Amino acid sequence: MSEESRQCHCLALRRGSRHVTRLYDAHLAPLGLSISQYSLLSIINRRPGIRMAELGEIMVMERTTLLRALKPLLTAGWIESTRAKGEQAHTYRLTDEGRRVRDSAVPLWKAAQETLERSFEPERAVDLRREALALTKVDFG
Amino acid sequence: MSEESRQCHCLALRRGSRHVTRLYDAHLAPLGLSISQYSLLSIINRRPGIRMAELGEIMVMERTTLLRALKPLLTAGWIESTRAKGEQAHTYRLTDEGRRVRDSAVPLWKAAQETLERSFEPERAVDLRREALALTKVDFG
DNA sequence: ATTGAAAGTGTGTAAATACACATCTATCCT
DNA sequence: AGGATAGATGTGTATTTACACACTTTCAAT
Repeated sequence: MSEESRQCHCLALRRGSRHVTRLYDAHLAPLGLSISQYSLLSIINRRPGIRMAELGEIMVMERTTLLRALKPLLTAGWIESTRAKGEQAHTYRLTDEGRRVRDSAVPLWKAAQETLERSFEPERAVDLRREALALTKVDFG
Repeated sequence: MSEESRQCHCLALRRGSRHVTRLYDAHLAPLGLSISQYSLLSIINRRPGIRMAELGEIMVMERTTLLRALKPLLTAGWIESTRAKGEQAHTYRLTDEGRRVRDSAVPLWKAAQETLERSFEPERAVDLRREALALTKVDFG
């Protein structure tokens, strides 16, 4: 690897991100869920009535990306969107079925999380998560 | 955000990864390069004659993903692939033009890298990179 | 020589991602 | 009321990513 690429913060994060995504996706695969979908269900579960713009900020995802990521969840009947009279923004919440799916996915998520912590050391994992989250909050201008 | 999603190592890494990807992509955009492509050019530059399998390991990328990621670089004439008689694997190297493109991209990459370090604190950035790289080396089984 | 395993390459399909552009909706100002 | 504006949604297009599957090539063993 070149000096630059070896030192590239971005490449390091992307590699790490791909690596752990594979781990979590593999654990969630039996339910036909990706970690991306699991994250969406979890966030919406915690904040029923959330708007897309907020979801986008939390996920650090483009609005349009989100729009298409939510579509299969809507189609599957796991989430529903409503818009109150006089409101512009749609709001999203889990359906009963969506809650069931998410609940059944939690143990699989937990297994992935524990595998990561066991393999990497719990403290390092927590530190890495904290720093990655902090980085997300940084405004590059 | 739900307790789970707030604590999810994977989501944190993915968010961080998306956030910094935007930063680097924005800096490289004037050259029509993505950080992914820049990384590929840099790695191939450093290790001329590299095989796809090795590239995949370094990038933590699926072979088929890599195959399609390399295609535009081949089309653009920035890299070339050859296969020696009696060898199964193609090997990749930069063309002169590819080297030129990469060289001209280095300052843009550096600007992104420096912006990140300035915004996040150089030490934290380096630590985060080191931990993300270490994580990549972990075998989850 | 044949075949069979291992290594490598390529394609179909689909999801995740984002930018540019267009459209729709609510509200505010006059 | 009518138009301007800001906020929100949706579409076209393209890249990135990966899984499943199929094909090809090399080489070793019989």
